Amino acid sequence: MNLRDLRYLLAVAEHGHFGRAAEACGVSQPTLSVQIRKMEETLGVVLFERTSKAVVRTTACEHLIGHIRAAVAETDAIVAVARGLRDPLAGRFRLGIIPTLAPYLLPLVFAPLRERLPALDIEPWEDQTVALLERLRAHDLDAALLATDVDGPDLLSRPLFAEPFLAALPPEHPLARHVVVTEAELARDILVLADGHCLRDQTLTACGQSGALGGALRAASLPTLLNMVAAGYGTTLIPGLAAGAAEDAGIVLRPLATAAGRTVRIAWRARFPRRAAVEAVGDVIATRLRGFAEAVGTI
Amino acid sequence: MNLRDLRYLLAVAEHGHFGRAAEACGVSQPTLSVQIRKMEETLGVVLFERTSKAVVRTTACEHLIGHIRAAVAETDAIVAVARGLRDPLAGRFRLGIIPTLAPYLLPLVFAPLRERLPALDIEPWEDQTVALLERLRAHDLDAALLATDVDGPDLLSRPLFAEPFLAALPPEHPLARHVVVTEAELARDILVLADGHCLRDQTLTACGQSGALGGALRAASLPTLLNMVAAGYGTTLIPGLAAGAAEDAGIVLRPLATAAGRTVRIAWRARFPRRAAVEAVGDVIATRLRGFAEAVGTI
DNA sequence: AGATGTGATAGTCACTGTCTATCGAGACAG
DNA sequence: CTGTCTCGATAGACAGTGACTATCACATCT
Repeated sequence: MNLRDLRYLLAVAEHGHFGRAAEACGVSQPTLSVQIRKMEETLGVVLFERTSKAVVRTTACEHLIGHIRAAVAETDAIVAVARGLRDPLAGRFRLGIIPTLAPYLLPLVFAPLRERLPALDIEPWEDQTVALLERLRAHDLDAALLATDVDGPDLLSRPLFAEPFLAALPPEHPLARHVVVTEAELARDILVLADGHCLRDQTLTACGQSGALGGALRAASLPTLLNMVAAGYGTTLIPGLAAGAAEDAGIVLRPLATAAGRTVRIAWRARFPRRAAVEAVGDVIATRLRGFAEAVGTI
Repeated sequence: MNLRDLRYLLAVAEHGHFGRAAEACGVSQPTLSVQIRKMEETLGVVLFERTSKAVVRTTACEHLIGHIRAAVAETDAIVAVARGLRDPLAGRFRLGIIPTLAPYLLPLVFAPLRERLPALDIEPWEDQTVALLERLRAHDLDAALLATDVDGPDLLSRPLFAEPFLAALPPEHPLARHVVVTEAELARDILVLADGHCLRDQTLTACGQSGALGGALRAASLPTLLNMVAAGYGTTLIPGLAAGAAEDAGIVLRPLATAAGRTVRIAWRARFPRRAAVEAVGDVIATRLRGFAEAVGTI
């Protein structure tokens, strides 16, 4: 059975006239005669009683026509919904973001994203890198904002902007009187985030391996880390976008001698069909953050 | 778009695997690949993200699949309902019956009809001949039980049984002492039904034209006519099936010299597709009334 | 009786859905 | 890291079928 035939049937039922129904369907009258007869044979039921005067539905047809209308309506709905989904820059877009980035980046990019991609319904999902990659591979995310590159050929990524690190110091810290701080100076009493945060590894890499870390004091989140620094527990590196929050917490920030930093990237599955949406989101973020690294350098 | 393709799509969505989905659909794997790709093109939406590991639905597919399931379910319902309607001896059967026949015939045939045609849901409709023919032609009835033949090539009919007339007399009427009554004797003070009843015309034909009729006393129904005869207003002819009712009313019945009577027929539209149902109903009635005319002759 | 209008039928053609055979990309084991 | 296996995509051939035009059969109306 065929959807086209169902439409033919509805047309004949509505017009009560093969010729006019055929015209309405844009086909010839014999086509309708043949197809409807064929349909009657497959269903095993006579659908119309034909006279030269009129074509009248049988009671069997009356019983069926509700389901026929419903079937045609549903397929119309399929096409209509698909038309609405056709735009890759529309619909739900699940975007993972690492915790050391989300609270500082999102306030900056929400407005431009809404302006430039009004039909894209972005659902942020905050989690650590490995969890994001897992969800990305499991199709639970459409893309993710990371500060590391991705592994494996099934994922692709693209750099969006460079985010310099800054030395974060308690106001009374000796280094606070320096204009520029070196990572080696910072390493002495550095604090880091808990396991799993990529910022932790990046901080350790920048400041050299340090078995001397205060093991008990690993902050679970960046705000906590900032509070610990402000309270004089030690120093740390913070990503540039967190500068405002750090200063609000009463922390002194200094540029690093080596201009260390991290690159924020957007990552997605290589086979993800809505790559246009990924690129568009990436474009908006990259544009918004253009020149950010240089601006941080002038702190 | 095609219903077959929708089923293919559901199969792939369910199995997450083109090969197994193809097997489930009874087609080859390339068929599914081609058809689903074609569908994606017509809908303008990518439905599946293919990996060598798995085939995962896109969010667009998730949005569509409800409608797709509904469309397929509705077409399945069409086939299922049609299967139930396929039997011409099942379903609603609207049967018109003339008023001078209905109350006396129906009690006789209801039980055998229900026994022999249990799936046929007979809806009786009582009205005069012309109204029945009108409704029959308007497809408001499937068949009609009449005491006249039908006119026009669009209707067919078949005789079911002969129904002799009987002379109906008040007990004190002079003719009541006769064993057999002639129509001419009866004509003197004959009463007839109101206009529109075929029995009226048949009575008048049998007893000859009579301008001498008591014009004011035209009974609207056969029970009324019987009451009038019983009350001594005059005589009449009654159809044989009404004999029991007439005797209950206290009327004397006598056979007619000429064995006049009428033939009860079943009529239907020539193009009516469920002729088998008409014939079956006719068979049951004819069988039930077999030998009835002879039995009436022995009153 | 001829004209008109209706659905049914016949014959032809092009499209398309399906098949088999094969390719190319990944995944996995030795 | 290379051979092997699995999976989906592709190519080419073929059959089925839906659509067309032309025509018929039948009924109605003038």
